[in-house]
Amino acid sequence: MTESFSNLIINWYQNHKRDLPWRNTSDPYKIWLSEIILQQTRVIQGLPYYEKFIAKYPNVFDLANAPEDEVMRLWQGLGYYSRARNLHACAKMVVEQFDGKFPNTYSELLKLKGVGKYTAAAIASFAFGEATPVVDGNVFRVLARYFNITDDIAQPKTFKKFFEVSEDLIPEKHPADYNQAMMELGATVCSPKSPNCSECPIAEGCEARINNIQAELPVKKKKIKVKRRYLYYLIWQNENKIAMKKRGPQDIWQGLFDFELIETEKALDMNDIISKIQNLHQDVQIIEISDAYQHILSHQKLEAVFIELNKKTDNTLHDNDLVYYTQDEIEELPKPRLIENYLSSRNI
DNA sequence: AATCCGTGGCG
DNA sequence: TCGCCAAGGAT
Repeated sequence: MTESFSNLIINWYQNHKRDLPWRNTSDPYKIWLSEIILQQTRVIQGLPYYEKFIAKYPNVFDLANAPEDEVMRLWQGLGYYSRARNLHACAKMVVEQFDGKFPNTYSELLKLKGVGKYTAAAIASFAFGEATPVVDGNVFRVLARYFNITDDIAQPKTFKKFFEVSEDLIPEKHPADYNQAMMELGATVCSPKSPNCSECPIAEGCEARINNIQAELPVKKKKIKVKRRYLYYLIWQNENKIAMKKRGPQDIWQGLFDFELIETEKALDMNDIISKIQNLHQDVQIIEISDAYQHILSHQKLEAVFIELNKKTDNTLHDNDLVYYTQDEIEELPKPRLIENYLSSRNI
């Protein structure tokens, strides 16, 4: 039974797999890079970033030797920026501790920064042929439906159950193809909404399809709570330069650049904003106030207003972390999408 | 264990 | 408009 399961999906995979650049290599560096990029990210979104990184950093030494801001800038727009910081740190680890060669086992790969259970299994199987199963969102969905497993996948302990089920399914002979096949099936056929069961190689034995309960599986109880935040950006200008600030830890966009920020939990009207600014800074000249920009994140809904201003008599910055940059310099800084959107709308 | 971290697409 | 989801990991 388990043999036919893995045989069926591997055979299906051979005939239906997409031609993706990281599938035409056994270079651990390229496989690792692709897996970091693809964490919580669709192939269609990550593909151009993979191409950019490979072109700029053909091997792990090139990446390790790059400045961190340059790596962050190349990652700009992809989100979850801790991945980029860990990517860089990991490249340095591999160069300094392992002479530029990636570890070749699941347990050793797990020690690398930014490499968790999924990514370690992916690299171990794809690059080194180790028979360790990947358990990602696709695998949760395919197995939950096929075996009608109703455990809550939002609970960390459920991972162990799916990992053990997978260990019984993964063939020692073709672990890489099995892992790829499970994810490809989940990504292209066994989709979250309205799965394409007519094209599924394992539809016959699938309990969810037999009982027509595909939409109820996998079970995920945790709901996302959205927090609203209101951002009022103060944009100091001095001749052709603009003051920007690198964002610190424990919040969104760590390591990226934005402007001086006044944040509130409730929306302010125009007069509130102006009086708030005038309380903080005497001697201020407001040049322009933008419309509100809506910016949706996974767990947050942001509303941002951009306020361009000058000091009437003195352009010294009160905040040591604020630095004036020219337009050319700003283009090279890594910035959140929200800031990028504002800057591009402003330059017209 | 529960929460946080982006951006984009879909129904 | 809104909730959900995507080749997860760190804390």
